[in-house]
Amino acid sequence: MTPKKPKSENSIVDVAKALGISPATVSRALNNNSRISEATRTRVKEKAAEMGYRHNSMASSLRNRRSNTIGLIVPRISMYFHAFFITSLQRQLQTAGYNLMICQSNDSVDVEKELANTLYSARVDALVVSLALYTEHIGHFDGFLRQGIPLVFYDRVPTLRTQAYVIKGDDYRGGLLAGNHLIQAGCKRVAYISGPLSCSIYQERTRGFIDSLTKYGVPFREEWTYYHELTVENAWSSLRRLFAGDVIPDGLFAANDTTAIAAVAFARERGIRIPEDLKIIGYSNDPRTAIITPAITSIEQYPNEMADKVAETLINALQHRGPSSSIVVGEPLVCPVDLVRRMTT
Amino acid sequence: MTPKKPKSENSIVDVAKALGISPATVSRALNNNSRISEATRTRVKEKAAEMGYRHNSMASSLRNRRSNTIGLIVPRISMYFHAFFITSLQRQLQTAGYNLMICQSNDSVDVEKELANTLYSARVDALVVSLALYTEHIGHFDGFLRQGIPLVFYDRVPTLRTQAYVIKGDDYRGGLLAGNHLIQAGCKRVAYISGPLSCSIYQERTRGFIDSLTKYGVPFREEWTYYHELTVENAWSSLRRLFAGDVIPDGLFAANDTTAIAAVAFARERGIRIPEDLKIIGYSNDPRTAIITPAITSIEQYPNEMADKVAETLINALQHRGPSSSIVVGEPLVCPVDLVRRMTT
DNA sequence: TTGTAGGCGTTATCAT
DNA sequence: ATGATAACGCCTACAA
Repeated sequence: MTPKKPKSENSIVDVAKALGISPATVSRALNNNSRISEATRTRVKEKAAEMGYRHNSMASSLRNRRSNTIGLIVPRISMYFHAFFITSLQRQLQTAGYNLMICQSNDSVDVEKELANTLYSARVDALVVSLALYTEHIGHFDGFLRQGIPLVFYDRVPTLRTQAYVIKGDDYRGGLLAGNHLIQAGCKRVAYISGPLSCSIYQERTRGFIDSLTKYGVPFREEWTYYHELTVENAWSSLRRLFAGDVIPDGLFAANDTTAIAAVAFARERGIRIPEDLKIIGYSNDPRTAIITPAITSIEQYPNEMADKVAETLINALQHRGPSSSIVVGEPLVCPVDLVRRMTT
Repeated sequence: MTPKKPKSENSIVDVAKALGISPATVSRALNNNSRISEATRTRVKEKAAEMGYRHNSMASSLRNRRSNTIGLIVPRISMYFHAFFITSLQRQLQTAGYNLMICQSNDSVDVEKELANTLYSARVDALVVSLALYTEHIGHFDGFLRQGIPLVFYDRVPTLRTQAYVIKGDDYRGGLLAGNHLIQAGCKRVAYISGPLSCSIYQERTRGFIDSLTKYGVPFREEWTYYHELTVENAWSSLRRLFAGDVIPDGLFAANDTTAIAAVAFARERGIRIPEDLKIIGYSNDPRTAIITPAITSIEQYPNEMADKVAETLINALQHRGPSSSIVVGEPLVCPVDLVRRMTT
């Protein structure tokens, strides 16, 4: 492939010339416009194929003022939940004739801002976002709202009120279920490792968890609670501190599965028996929780179902069907979660 | 967000009018063209910001005949290797001013074809592809070659000769290393579960593996070799057959980690001791191989390094630097692999 | 340093 | 059923 400068391609004008008809007719024929004779349509399509003509969506987008592209900003595609969400969303949007432009913020607020601007300039027809870990202000998305471009937040949604669509998991209930389950399994001294409270999902999981403990009269101990990015390294560091004292936890709620997995490894290293000495519950039902020994109890979030809701919302909004959608601005749609019991509880 | 029709936005013409200058000047000022006075540049940028002006990349792309977007077709983003590859590639392209349009073929040849067409119409400046499992003919990418649009295959590359860039892992060596390692660990009766041979990576792994056995005089047994999609279900089905007879394997090379993980689970269920009775080696060094018990020996493919090479190739090709690139058309670039020894061997 | 003008390829509108 | 025309917003010779 020698680097040659982009040879100008055949356009509909060229096809039109070759056939001795007008570009408008060619355009209509290719777009299956009804007011064109079957004969012409066939003739045009054949000629176009013969000439290697390809539709130019840049020109088409400019003319139509719509790109048929939807932007997606996600913290990281390597997170199980998001990978599955994306796959499902992409399939549905593809079917509806939209392309999905997938971008990763890498959990950086700055990158998120840049991406928002880029996608705005790219004139995406809609934007779907799951926020970075420390995003609190969402002013970088205001342009979309001002222009009436559909904006959908999912999973990690803004904590402030917004005029965008909001589709989230029932993280409060997830936290509640986790707490209830640990207590019902007999835990008296429960620890908690959470993500930062700047992030909606951890706020809610924490609320639910605390409410559960309160309901059962089990103390929520500040000194056994950690809020930090949920990496393996941070998990080990917190676990070491948790198990450094005389009194040690007999239950742990890890707000993500990476942390729960680290906890299982930690317990093994320390000779802490699971579930006898320590019960562990994670969050997201990452496939890894099922293959590790012992398999980890976790909270399922149904990424595919959430993708369904997001797709439905998008397509409704883009087709201006408006109120027929089940999701409306200002009222978050909350998707169910379930506890999946395995061997750590 | 009430569905309102897209309000027409301010263009450079509007900004120009507001300032009483020509659109050309505005365009140049915004693009930091050198031949514009500092004063004007500042005035223009301020006014543009004030008016909420946003660059329209559709118009710009049409005019410039380049989209600054690079297309990517990948079998599935949920595969560890690809997720890491993408993250790394995206970061580098972003830095270089390109957007990445990530698409999944879902291992379907038909979807792959559709995506190729869509991305062609979208006028991506370059295309990066890892092929679907059963893609043998690659004619659907010919348009890119004809138009001189840089085309890069990576990982799962065409088995036929092509004029595109080819960047692949050293799968032959991976297969060789796997075979050598099993034999050196004492295996006499080795089984093999591979992906379909339509796919370059499995072809090569198989070749390497067979060459290793041959070198050591260990028989390669057709009846202990399976070629199929490497899913959990298929793995179990093959494993059951492998261990149904009187003589059973003492070593298994699984051509991906999902299969190796399934084998560990299978062995546990059957009470087969690992590594005493059965040694297992996987492929890709998926993080899951490290957390499972026993941790699985695997072949590391260095997705980030491969992404580096792909990014370098792309940027070179896009900037017409031509021959200064270390990667040239017609000669596949082969990236190193390494064996990571763990507890299953 | 700035302005003028034409065109990138497509499609909607208005005419025939 | 088809054609002529203009416009989407931007950029860049070329002119001043």
